[in-house]
Amino acid sequence: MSAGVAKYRQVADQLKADIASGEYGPGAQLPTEPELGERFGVSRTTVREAIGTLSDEGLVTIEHGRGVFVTPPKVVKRLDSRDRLSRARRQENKGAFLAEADKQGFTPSSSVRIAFEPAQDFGEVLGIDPEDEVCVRDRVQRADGKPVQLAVSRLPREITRGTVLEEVTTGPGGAYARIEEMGYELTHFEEIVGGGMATAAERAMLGEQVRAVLRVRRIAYAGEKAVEVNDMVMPADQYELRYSFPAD
Amino acid sequence: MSAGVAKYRQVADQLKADIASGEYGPGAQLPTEPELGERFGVSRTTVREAIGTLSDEGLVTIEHGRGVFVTPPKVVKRLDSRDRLSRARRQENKGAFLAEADKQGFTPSSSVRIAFEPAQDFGEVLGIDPEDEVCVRDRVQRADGKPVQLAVSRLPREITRGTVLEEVTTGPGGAYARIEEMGYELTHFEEIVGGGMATAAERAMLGEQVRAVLRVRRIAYAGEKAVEVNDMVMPADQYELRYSFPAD
DNA sequence: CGCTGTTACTCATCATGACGTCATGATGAC
DNA sequence: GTCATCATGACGTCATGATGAGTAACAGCG
Repeated sequence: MSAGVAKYRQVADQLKADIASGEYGPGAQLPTEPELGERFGVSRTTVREAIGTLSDEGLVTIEHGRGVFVTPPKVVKRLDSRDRLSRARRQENKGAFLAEADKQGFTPSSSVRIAFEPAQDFGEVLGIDPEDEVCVRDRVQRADGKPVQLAVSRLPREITRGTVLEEVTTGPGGAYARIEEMGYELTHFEEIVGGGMATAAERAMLGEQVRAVLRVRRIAYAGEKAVEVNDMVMPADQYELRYSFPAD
Repeated sequence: MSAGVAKYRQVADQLKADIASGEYGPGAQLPTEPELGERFGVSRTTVREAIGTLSDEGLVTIEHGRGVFVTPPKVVKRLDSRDRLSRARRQENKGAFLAEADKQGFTPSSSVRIAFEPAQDFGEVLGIDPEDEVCVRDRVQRADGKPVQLAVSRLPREITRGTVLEEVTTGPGGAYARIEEMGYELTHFEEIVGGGMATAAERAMLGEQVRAVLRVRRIAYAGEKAVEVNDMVMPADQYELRYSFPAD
């Protein structure tokens, strides 16, 4: 080979170039591992290492027993948090996820699991005692049937007790609309964005091919009081989060 | 071995358990690859695969020529974008990165590469012709000598021409302070947050052990005019980005 | 027609062996 | 004392070869 570059890297780079050039289009199957070894004059070990790096980078998807395929470009969901959570949206009778589905044109669905637990560590952020109960709304949100987001909301039980917030369906406008009807006028949101590798459990929910995820914690405030903490997990390559803020 | 579980996974799980139990504490060196192969009765190939998964998950850090070490818990850098980019901070003579270093108590350093190119795709976001030149400020920012962030700023050449913005050192208050002195009063910022796996090039800059990264594009506006687009890449597990916005 | 077993082809796992590159400490020349 | 050199041992790369497991197409049977 050429310079002092590792062969598997040269192979990976060549395959990358071939994909970029359209030699292998979206969804196309790459030659088999032995074929690639033949073409590049390297062993199957080396080919697998090269393909492994491409898979890590999300460029290709490996399917056991079928082959290696060029990953089709993801439909990126652009979330403008401020617009999405606006009161106007709520008054259109849409929750945040439904509003987004409407805007981006996919069919939304979700499953919800309700539970009640002591607040524990979440007591601090919610400003309640760790022993106090919270209502946990654990949901899986799907676009056209495919899971695209995990979200776990926790609300102080003192707010939700006996309300529709402890039901599976929160009704028109979503949970935030209900909270406001309960007299807690939402004033602002805080979102804390992090990321990392998907855990095994998260991959089981979102799909085994998911690698990097974005983790967003949203805290909804009514004045100084936090009324909800919502921890969301989403595949990193499928989302863009947009924020605006003044310069002063 | 026991069930129909892959050996490398059994080895990985055992090592995970050993780390969790404190058998190997933070920063401790694991036995060498041949030693682990001996202990588990598997080949070095299998040991390497096991260690590779642990490395993927960020549990251990592999250092060429030295050994495999349990990754110490990382210090998370919390970035409150609004505060960090405030005019008050600029008037304290600190750029965004310097302000953060000051706040979090690390020693900052950075290297800068300046270039001039046609705007191309960036013309759209900057509101200029794709043929127009932009000033590209490509920087690597370090905390205590370790690279922690890549940032590539692009500014229309019409703004930067003949100014200190085309120099390596932008002076007190950072680039944004200079832009404002030039008569472009910054009104607001937009940040678009995404994520994914680090590319090979990014790993070469940020460290080979980096897996998931956050990608943030910040656009600085003076009124309706975009004066800078700044693409940043940072290791996902070392950062938390915090945003606040009103509910109405 | 529908189901099933076969079969060929794919990737997954694992062993063995070789050599390259890097980090580190010891050694010895200066 | 300082610094270049070398030996050692760590991980990095690569080849070869074998076996396991998942997929899909198809022939054959009921």
